[in-house]
Amino acid sequence: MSTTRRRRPTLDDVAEAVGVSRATVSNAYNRPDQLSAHLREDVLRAAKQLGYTGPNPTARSLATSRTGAIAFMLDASLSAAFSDPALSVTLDALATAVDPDGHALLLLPGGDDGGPRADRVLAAQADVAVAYSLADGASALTAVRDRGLPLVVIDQPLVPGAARVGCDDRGGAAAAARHLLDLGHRRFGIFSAQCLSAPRGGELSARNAADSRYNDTRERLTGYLDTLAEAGISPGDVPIWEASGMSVQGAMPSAFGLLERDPRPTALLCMSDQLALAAIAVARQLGLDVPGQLSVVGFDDAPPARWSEPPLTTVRQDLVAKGRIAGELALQLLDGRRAPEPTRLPAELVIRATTARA
Amino acid sequence: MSTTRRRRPTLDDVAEAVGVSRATVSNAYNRPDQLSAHLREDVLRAAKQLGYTGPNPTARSLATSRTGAIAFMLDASLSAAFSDPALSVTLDALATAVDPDGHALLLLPGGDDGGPRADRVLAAQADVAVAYSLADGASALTAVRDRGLPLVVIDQPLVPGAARVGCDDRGGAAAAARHLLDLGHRRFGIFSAQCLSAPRGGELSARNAADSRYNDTRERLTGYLDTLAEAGISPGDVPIWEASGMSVQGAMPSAFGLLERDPRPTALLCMSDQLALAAIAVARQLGLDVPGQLSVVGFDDAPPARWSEPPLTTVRQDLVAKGRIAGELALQLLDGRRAPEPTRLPAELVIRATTARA
DNA sequence: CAGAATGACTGAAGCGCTTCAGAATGTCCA
DNA sequence: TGGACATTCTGAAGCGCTTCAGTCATTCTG
Repeated sequence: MSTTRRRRPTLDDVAEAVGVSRATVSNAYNRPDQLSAHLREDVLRAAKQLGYTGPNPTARSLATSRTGAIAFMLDASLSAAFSDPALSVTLDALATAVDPDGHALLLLPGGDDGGPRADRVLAAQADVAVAYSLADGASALTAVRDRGLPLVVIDQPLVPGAARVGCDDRGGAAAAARHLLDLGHRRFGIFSAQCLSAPRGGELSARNAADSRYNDTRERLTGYLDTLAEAGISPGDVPIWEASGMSVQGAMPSAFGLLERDPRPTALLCMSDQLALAAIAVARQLGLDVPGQLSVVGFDDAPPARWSEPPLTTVRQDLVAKGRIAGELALQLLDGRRAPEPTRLPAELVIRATTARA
Repeated sequence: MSTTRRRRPTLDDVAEAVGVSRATVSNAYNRPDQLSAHLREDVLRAAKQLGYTGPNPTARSLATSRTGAIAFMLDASLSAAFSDPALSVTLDALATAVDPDGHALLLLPGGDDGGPRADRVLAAQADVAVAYSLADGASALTAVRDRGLPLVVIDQPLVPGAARVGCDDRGGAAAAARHLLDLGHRRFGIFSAQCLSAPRGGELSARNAADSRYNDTRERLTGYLDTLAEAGISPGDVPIWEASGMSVQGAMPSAFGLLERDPRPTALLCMSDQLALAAIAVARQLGLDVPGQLSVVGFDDAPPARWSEPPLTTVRQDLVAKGRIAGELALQLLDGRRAPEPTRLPAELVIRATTARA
């Protein structure tokens, strides 16, 4: 129709074509009750004919100061983050919760300091930020505050003004430890999530582990060690190994280290299901029977826990609820409401087939 | 300092505070060479003092007509999509490729027609769209075209004007089938990815399967069936089952159906590693030895294939390269360059331990 | 039938930034 | 010493849209 590659039509073009004001065209899209149905049809028809696909999202955002996006901040690269199925479940629940309001997710992968780079956060087009288990002191958190963005944190210490959802990491960990104690185990090993130690992977002193910049790691560790201590097992006698990666494959090297210690632990407390599965895979390679010679407990109860071989004893947390609540909190903050009291979801032990008597 | 909750400072506020023009402050952030180092420092100091965190991303986008985001469109919900590890790997490679240019990823999950809803696409703040294995005819694709957004498609039929990267699905599938034929198998089963049939999951006629709206599904199917046909096995004699879900857990019910057929196939051609793992899990439950009584071949060679028990024979495609190339293509299109010729990555059989003589 | 109420549309002021064509000043070399 | 050039900064025109206070008819109401 047109002679050459023209610029995209704007609202003004449509207004001119129909012979109405720009405000009317805007209303045709945003407030149908503000004009007659007849005129609205004319407008929409003209728009279609001109190839106008609706208000430019960026211009609309500027005028409304709403982008319609939620920034989701991760502590690591996408492949690292998504190698944990718990994230997929949580993220999907969050997306589902905010979808009816038309919010999209802007993914901000982590850099080197346990969160996305500050400049990425400052440049992100989002109305609200959700932090998923970032390290304490990650610069992304400062950037969010400086920008004045509402913030929801998941599994992190409470930030002033932010909304929070998390689970009872400490209680869940304690339950796992108690279960193994009840089965008569006395030689334990703890397979820890990453702590941002350097170099990563390998044995950790209890002190280093307690200084982890990740809140959930600290909490779970405390739950394990306190419970063992109550049973007379000194923290110094419990080897703690930091995972070399959070995927099954990535964690296997460090699982080897933990299982080749002498004396070998008879029971492993793992800070995620993936770590537990890695430990089981390594045990198999070493010819160890699970749970005959080694008991293993995971954490999260993500989908793979149920169909692993053998099915994994683990600490269940409601990942769907966690994501959904985070999404609802984000919407509330967007609505201008204040952050409610933090939500702490329960964590309960699910006994399957990877634990047995010592 | 200020008496009340003030509006956020703008570039003008900083300009006024320093006593320079707005353009100068803008230059301080975007073109440091346009002003003296001394003045620039003054500006930045004043900005910090006022709590100005840099140019408002939305306003900047409007002025530059660049959002700095890439829309990543999926055919399904996030949890469904991410239950396939191949996606994580590809997405991460893409993110890594575009990260140096500061691009973020806007995730658009799928709705009901094999892609994101059109209105979500029209409202998305992104400069370029990447379609990851959407169904043919998904309305999201039309929306992208109408908006005039540059498009990169992954594993899909070529769209005019779009850039494309994919793998040799047909050749890879053919290699898998040939391998099993060479091992002497004659009774096959095909475990297919979803085809958007209704109801989903269960046996599919060859004709229905060939009509799948997913390009990679069609290609792989053709690769399997043509190769078997060359060996004298009629397509009509090969049961095709559509997976009830793409995660291991989700696919297990339909795997049951496929493995309980009489006569039972001795070899399974699976359109993804996850489907293969689901089939193996079900075989185990049925007391079938893999590969003793059942040979299984996957597709993708995603990370879990390597450490599954037993390690999975599968068709390897370079997922990292796929993601990286998609990212590079996106950047090229952003740069105004034309879409180059489509890239077809090789797919080669990796023989591990889930296949054996019939 | 005057006045109030309703419905349909418009004018214009922003939203906060980038950018480009100058203006103003200073520097350099012939 | 005077014109050519750099260097540094500014004015103003957008980018495309939303929204609010009106304006102008038309329809109720008592």
